[in-house]
Amino acid sequence: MASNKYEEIVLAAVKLFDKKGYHATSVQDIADAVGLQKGSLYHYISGKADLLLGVAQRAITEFNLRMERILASKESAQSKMKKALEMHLQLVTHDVQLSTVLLRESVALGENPQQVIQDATDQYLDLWTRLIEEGMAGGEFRPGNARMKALAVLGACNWVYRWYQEDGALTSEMVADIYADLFLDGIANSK
Amino acid sequence: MASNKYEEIVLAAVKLFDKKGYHATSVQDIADAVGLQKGSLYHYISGKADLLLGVAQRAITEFNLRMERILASKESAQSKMKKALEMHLQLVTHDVQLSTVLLRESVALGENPQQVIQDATDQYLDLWTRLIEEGMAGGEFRPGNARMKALAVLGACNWVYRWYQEDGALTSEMVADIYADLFLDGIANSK
Amino acid sequence: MASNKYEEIVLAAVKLFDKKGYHATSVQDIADAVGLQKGSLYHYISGKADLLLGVAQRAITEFNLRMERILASKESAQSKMKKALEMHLQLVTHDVQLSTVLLRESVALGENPQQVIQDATDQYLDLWTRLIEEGMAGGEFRPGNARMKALAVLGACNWVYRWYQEDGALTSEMVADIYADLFLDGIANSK
Amino acid sequence: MASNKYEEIVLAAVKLFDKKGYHATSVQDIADAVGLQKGSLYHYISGKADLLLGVAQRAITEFNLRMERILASKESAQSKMKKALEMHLQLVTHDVQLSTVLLRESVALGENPQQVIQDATDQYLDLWTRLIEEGMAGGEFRPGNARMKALAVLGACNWVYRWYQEDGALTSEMVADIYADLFLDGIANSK
DNA sequence: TATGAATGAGCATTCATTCAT
DNA sequence: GATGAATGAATGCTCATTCAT
Repeated sequence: MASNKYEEIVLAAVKLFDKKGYHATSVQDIADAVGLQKGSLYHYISGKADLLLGVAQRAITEFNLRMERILASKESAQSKMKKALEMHLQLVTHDVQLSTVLLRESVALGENPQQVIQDATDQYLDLWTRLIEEGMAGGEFRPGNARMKALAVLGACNWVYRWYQEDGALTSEMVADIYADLFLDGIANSK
Repeated sequence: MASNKYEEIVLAAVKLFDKKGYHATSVQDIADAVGLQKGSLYHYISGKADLLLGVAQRAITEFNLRMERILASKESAQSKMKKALEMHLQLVTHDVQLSTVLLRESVALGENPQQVIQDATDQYLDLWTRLIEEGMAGGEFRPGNARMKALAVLGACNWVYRWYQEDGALTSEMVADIYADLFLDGIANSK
Repeated sequence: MASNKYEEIVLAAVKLFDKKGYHATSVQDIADAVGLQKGSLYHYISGKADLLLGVAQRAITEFNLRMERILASKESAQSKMKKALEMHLQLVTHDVQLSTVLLRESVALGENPQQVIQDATDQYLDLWTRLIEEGMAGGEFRPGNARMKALAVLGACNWVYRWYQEDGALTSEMVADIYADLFLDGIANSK
Repeated sequence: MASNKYEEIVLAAVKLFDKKGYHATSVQDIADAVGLQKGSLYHYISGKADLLLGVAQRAITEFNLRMERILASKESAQSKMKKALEMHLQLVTHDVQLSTVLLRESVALGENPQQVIQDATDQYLDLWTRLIEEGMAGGEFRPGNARMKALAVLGACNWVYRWYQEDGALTSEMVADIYADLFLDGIANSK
C-alpha cells in the first residue's frame, strides 16, 4: 500500500500545482512542502511528470467509478441525471484543487501519458452519453444528439473549478440544483 | 501599424502555445517557426509572457465587442441568446488554437497580467448575465440565478475548444443550434 | 561552517575579478576555475552579484576591525598613524587582488548592495578622521581639516593596488615607512 | 575636425559611463541620450570600446599637456608642486564624470588599448617624479624615493573623484590648498 | 546620414534528475 | 531512507555590431 509519505507528497503537489500551475511548481517547492530534500523525493516518486499523471489518474478514476454506479442504479433518467450532476459537482467542488490540476494541466504531460488521461475522460463522456441516450430511448428526454448534450453538460460542470470558492456561500448541492433545473428544463419560459 | 512580422510571430506563437502549451514552447521554437534568430524576435516582442498576454487580450476583447453589439440590438431575449451562442461558438471554433491559449494558459501569466485577462473575462460574464436578466425581466425566461445560468452556458461553450475539430464535420452553427435548443428548452421532454 | 568549496569559489572569483574585471568574468569562468559545472556553482552562491558583495564585505570588514584595534591602543597619535598606515598597506599589498576588486568593482553592485559597502567604507573613513582629530587635539598634529587629510592619506594608500607588484622588491613595510615619513613630515625641506 | 554630433556622443557616453559604469551602459542608452538610433551611432564611433578609449585618451592627454607646461616654467619646486596640485585637482573636480571613467573603467578596455592609457599614465607619473626629483636636487625637498612620493600624491589626488561633489561647498582650489599644505609640510606638528 | 531589421554569440540562472555516502 | 553535491541541458533575454535601403 502506498506509504503515508507518498500521500503527503501527492497532496502537497496537488496544492502547489493548483496554486502556481504545474510548470511554475518546482520539485524543490514540493520537497519544501513535505520537509524533505529534493533528492529524497525520488524515493517515492519517479519524476515530476509521473506525479502529475498519478494525480490526474486518481481523480478521473473516481469520476468514472461513481458514474458507473449511478448508471447501474434503477431510477428514472431524470433522477439519474440529477444524481450525476450532484456527483460531478460534488467531486469538482470538494477538491477544486485536484480538479484544477486535472482539467488544466493535462497538456503538461507528454503525448503518451496524456492519452491515458484522455482515454479515461473519453470513457467518462461515454457514460454520460449513455445516460442521456437511455433517457431519450425511454421518452423521458427529447431526442437529439446525446453526445453533444453530454459535452455541453460536462463543459458547464467542469468550468465550475474556474469560479467556485471552497469557502464561499454556495454548496455543490445548490449548484447542482440550479444546473439540473437549467439542463432539464431550459432557460426559456416555455409556458 | 502592426507589422506583418509581428502578426506572423503572434500567429506562430498561438499555434505553438496551442500544440505544446505555453511553457513547453520555447522562444527558440517561435523563432524557428518564423525563420528568425531568437534574439531578433525581441525587436517585435518584449518577452514571452507579453506575447501570451497580447494574444489573450486580443482574443477576449473580440468576445466583449461582439457581445456588446448583440446586447444593444433590438431583439427578443431568445433571439439574442441564440445570436450570442452563435457568436461565441463561432469565435471559439474559428480559432480553436487561440481559444485554447486564452482558456488554458492564463495561469502562465503572472498575477498582475492575469488580472487584466480576468477583468475582461468578468466583464464578458456580466454581459451574458445581463442578457439573461433582461430575458427574465421581460418574462421570456424563467426566473432564477442569472449569473449562474450564464456561468453554465459559458462553461459549456468554452469547453468546446477541448473537443472541436476544425476539420471535422461539425460547423459552429450546428453546435450553436444544438446548444441553443438545449439551453433554452432543456433536455427533458416536458410534454 | 563555510565549506572548503565555497572558499575555493570565492578565491577563484577574486582572482578572476581582479584580472579581467567583474563584468568580463563569466560565471562559466569561475566554474571552470574550480572544476565545477556552471549550474553546480549555485549550490554555494546565490548569484554572481552576491559573490562580489560577499568578497567586498569580507575585505572591508577586516579593515575596520583592525583600525578599531589600533585606535583603541594607548599610543601617541604619530605612532597610531604609522601603525594604521602599516596595517592598511599590509592588507592592500597582501591581497592586491582582493583590494582591487573592493576598490574597483563596487559600482558593479546595484545601488542597494553598493550602499552596504559604502557604509562600511564611510565608517573606515570616520576611524581615520578620529585618529587625526585626536592627534590635533593633543597638539601632536597641526590643526586643519582632519577629514580631508584622512581622505588624502586613504587615497594615496588605496591607489597602491594600481602599481604594487606582489612579487616585486618592495615590501608593504617599506611603502608604509615612506608614506609615514611623507604624510607626517611632508615633502618640503622645512629646514 | 570632429563633428558636433561626435562631441555630443562622447559627452553623453561620459555622463552615462560615470553614472552607471561602462558595462552597465548599453549602446542603446547612448543612442537614446543623443536622440539617434543605435545603428546610426556607428557612423560616428567605431565601437563602444573605442568610445571609452577615446574618452580616456582625451582626458589623460590633457593632464600630460598641462603638467609639461608647469614643469617647463621657471619657478621654485614648491611653487610648481602647488601649481601641479591645483591643475590636477581642477581637472579632476571640473569633470568628475570624465575622471571617474578614466580612473575606474580602464579595465574595461582589452589589454592592448589599456596599454595605450597605461603608457600615457606612466608618462604623467614620470613628469611628477621629475618635479619632485628637481626639488630634491635643488635642496627644496627632502631627499627620498621621488617616484613613490609622486605615487602617493597622485593616489591622493585621483581618489578625489570618489568623494568630490561637483555641487558641494568645496572648490578644487580649497582642496588643492589643503593637499599642498599636507604634502609639503606633513601632518605632524614639527614644532 | 539615418534607419531599423537582423544577427549570433553570450550570459546568468533554473531545474529535474542522479548517485555516492 | 535520507542527504546534498553535482550534473548538464535548457531557457529567456541582452547586446554590440552589421548592413541593405
